[in-house]
Amino acid sequence: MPDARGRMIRSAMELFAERGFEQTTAGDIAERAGVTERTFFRHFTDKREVLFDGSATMERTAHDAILAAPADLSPLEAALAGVVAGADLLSDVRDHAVRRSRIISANPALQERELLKMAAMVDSTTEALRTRGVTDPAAGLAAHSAVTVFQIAFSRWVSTEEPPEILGCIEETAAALRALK
Amino acid sequence: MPDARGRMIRSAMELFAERGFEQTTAGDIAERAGVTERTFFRHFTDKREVLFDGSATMERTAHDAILAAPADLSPLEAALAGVVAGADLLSDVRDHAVRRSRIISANPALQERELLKMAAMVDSTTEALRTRGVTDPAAGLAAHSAVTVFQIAFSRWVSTEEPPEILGCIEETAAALRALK
DNA sequence: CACACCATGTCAGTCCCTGTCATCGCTACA
DNA sequence: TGTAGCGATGACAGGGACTGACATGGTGTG
Repeated sequence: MPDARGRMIRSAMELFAERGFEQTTAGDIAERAGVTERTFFRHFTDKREVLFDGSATMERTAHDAILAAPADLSPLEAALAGVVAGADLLSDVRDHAVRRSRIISANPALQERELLKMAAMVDSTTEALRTRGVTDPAAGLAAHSAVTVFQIAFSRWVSTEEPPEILGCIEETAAALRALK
Repeated sequence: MPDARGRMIRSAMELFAERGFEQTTAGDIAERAGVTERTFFRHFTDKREVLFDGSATMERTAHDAILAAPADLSPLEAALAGVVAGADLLSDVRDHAVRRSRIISANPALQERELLKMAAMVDSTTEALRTRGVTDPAAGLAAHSAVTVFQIAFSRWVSTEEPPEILGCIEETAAALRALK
């Protein structure tokens, strides 16, 4: 059985959309994917994690983009460049992102996990800024700010009827941040 | 048996510090507090929540302070005023805050819950700013920024050997934020 | 064919959390 | 004073998330 992992992810998305996260059992997901509950937990550390498969990739992408950004960029602009690179991974899969986002919005436990992923992204971004020579309160602040821009832009991107470009949403939100007093 | 709730909170703090969060059973906490596991779960929605008793109060305090702040304050400064008011609740109980912080740092599940509380604080702050007339991307951005300042300042406050004032830490961090480019 | 290796299945067990019903102490009120 | 009501707790049963241990099968390599 090839791609058991992919089947579990798809099954989980379907079931969560059909009956909700809490009403879906880990055994249900496994069954629909044609595996055992035990193998589900060998692939995913917990039931929530099945929805967050791409987050590590996005984190790495953002991290690398920050290191590759022009050296004369300010900390905030460098961090934003990372976020833009990460967000770019999503522009091709808006449909999936929208469905996933709806599922997460419907459940506090999933929101909690998403916050953890965002926090990981902040940490990774902070670390990247530090290797660029940014000193300490500034690195964390810039990283937090950039990830916040991503979160707000993303939520606008998935909630808008007529789909705009995600990079446009980010630029808009970043402009509002720069204007903040 | 008066103050069962307080006894459970204290017992939990002790046990988490002694053997760690995962090695402590809900039944263990209840037993040390002289109650049943069932009553533990009647007081706290889950095992983690026992560590976050004051967060709702802090959230309300910040919210109210924002509404009471001078009308001519910028969105960011108003949000910071809220955070300062909330943080002020902690200055008298630094010892407890430090122990609690250590426990949370040692466990991802607890960090996740803390992130949820911070997100709730962001939401509450955003809402307060909106009722002050702040419009939409700005309200969320200012709220996020202010709560970030709190998080960074707090982590410095609890990790410093010679205890500074928390308000000083916040002012320092806020200054770094205003200087951010 | 023999061997190692990796993914998976099977089974038993712990702990988190919930619904349900009985009990007990306190308070209001006749 | 008695008693009805009420809020907090105890007792019990059960479902679902996860884990450890061991067995099995399929695959590639010599």
